[in-house]
Amino acid sequence: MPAREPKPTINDVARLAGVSKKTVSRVINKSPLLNQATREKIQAVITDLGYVPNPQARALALRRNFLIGLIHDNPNAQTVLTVQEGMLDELRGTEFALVVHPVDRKSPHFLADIGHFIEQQRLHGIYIMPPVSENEDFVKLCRALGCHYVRMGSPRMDDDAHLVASNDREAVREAVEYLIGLGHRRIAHVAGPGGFRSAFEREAGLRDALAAHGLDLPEGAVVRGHYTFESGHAAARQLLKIDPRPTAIFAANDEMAAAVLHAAREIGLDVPGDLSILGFDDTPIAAHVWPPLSTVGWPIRAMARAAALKLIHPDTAGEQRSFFRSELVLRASTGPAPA
Amino acid sequence: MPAREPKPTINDVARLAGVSKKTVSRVINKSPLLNQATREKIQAVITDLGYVPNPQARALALRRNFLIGLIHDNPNAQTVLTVQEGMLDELRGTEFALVVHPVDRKSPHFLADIGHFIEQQRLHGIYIMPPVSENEDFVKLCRALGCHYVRMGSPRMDDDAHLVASNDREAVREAVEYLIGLGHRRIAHVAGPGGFRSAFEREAGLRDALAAHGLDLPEGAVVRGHYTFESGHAAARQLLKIDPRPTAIFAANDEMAAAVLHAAREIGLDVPGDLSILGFDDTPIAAHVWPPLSTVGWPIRAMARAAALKLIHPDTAGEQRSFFRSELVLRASTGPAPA
DNA sequence: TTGTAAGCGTTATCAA
DNA sequence: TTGATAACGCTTACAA
Repeated sequence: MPAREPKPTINDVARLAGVSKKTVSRVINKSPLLNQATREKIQAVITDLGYVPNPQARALALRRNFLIGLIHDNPNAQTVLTVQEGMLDELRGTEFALVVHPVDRKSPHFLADIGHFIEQQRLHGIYIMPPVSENEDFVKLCRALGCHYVRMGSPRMDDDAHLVASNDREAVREAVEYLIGLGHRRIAHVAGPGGFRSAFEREAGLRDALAAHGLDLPEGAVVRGHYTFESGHAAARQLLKIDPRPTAIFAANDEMAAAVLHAAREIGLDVPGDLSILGFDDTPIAAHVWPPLSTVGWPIRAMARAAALKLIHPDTAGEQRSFFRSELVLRASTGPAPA
Repeated sequence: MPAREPKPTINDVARLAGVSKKTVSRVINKSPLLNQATREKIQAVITDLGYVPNPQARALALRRNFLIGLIHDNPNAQTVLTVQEGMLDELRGTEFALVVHPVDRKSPHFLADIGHFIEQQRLHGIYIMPPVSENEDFVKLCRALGCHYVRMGSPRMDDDAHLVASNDREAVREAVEYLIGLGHRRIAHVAGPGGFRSAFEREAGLRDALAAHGLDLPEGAVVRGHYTFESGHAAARQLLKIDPRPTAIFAANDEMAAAVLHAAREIGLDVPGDLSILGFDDTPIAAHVWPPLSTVGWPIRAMARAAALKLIHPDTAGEQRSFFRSELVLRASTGPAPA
């Protein structure tokens, strides 16, 4: 590693521009009360020197830093990565960096670990993905630590400054009503894990739609998975044994929907001829399987962008967009109910 | 947001313990020359106060910071996330944090963007995933910026201090020889994208094995994909039209292998009865599809751990483990060649 | 073994 | 509109 030549500091800029460092600081911070000529002169020196302000020093003087954290304990890699990308859409070009922090919400040290992390890194703010975002103790901890936070979740979970939410329940209801419109009467459900708010909302949307049309969701027609392909596969095998067989299955995420598709193929069912399948998420897997899955699109990337914006500007966080629409994405895994 | 009560500083600790702050600094930095009694007294105050040293201040004084970056432009979410987790295995418990920085290596601003990011955040070090890790200009830039780096790649790409590598070529050769041992003679290949070193190595391993047994890899028996399910699916459809049909297909990653499986099912082939499929990566998808895929396990998590260690301790980076074994993981998608 | 003084690169205060 | 001076919380000389 070659010795790194010392980086130019604010002092170098000040000296070369023949001004005080406070004045240089003013151009860095875009202070309005500054002679235009002075500003340009300094800017020229900055460009010339390739000067970049040291964020650690700024952090120290401002008593805040420029790190935004992403807290998650999410089984789905694609979802987590999409969220990271969404946040970076907004963070790029600012002086903020994104630090990631997966956690194990089942660990007994969960709260202590994460508190230590926030304290130690003096995070400016964090975006919390479900299901961690549903943990009220954790949110309390953030408040106590004075760490800005935004939760990803459902409406009314928190105030607008601390929430980005999507209307999953309604979106699922509409999607299922579409299935009902296609003639489906026996619709089964591969549900998400117990304790996940997201799982609850999606199931509730299904029940809403069925109830609105006087349809039933019998006892055995709901089997719970863990949002993984494997668990979805097991659930689907069980559901497909029901007699009379369901003509449609709604799975609480795409990965499990892909598993349903698989299970259907295994017993020689045609999709959507014999069985319609509806997923949730609109992750790449939905488009990749054959036939491509109809699914409810969950705008997590836009939500992540919004969350980043709230974290960058906590003062106006409450005024920024908090609600997003999930919507049916029609592909080829849904069709008329078999006669 | 409640006003955050000011965090205790080194001065508070010093005052309460009745020592100078330099002495407190000594216990923070585990200096050996310190009276045991003094140390304990100070430690008690630290614990009592819940004091955590401010990393920004340390960064400023030490002229280094505690951020380690992950640079990638990788199409596979699971791979990226596993790498993040591997790095965090080592970073957790240290004062380092992981900042993520996906890039677009095709962008004309690629080098400028990433250079600016490293400069601005004053990163301590970065771990570079393929295919970005193969970009020599970028590595040159890191050196010029005095930023420690470790590349994920293949043997002999760099010296031990800056590399973690796996023996993919040999591992593939061995896996393919296993297939040959099962009687397969017509083995086709869904290759990775051109320009990816990883794709090259995997294909080379296949060619090595075939050559060693006097077998041929005809022109049309290699179709290139982009490591995505979709591209793998298209490639597989093409390969399965070859007459006489291949009895085995090796795909350069699991996602494409899963797509081959799918394509096979579509035309009613039994796997592994009519067609054996071999993947690469050993990501969860390999275990989740049916039948579960035989694949070459790529120890990316262990590699990421090793890379993190090298970055945390750059002085001894060259002495730490740099080489990892990829190995055949046998599941159910491979079997004897059809008669 | 411990303490003093100076400095890391920035910003806030307050005066000019 | 600018600048001098004192922070910010820590570490490194160098002394004691």
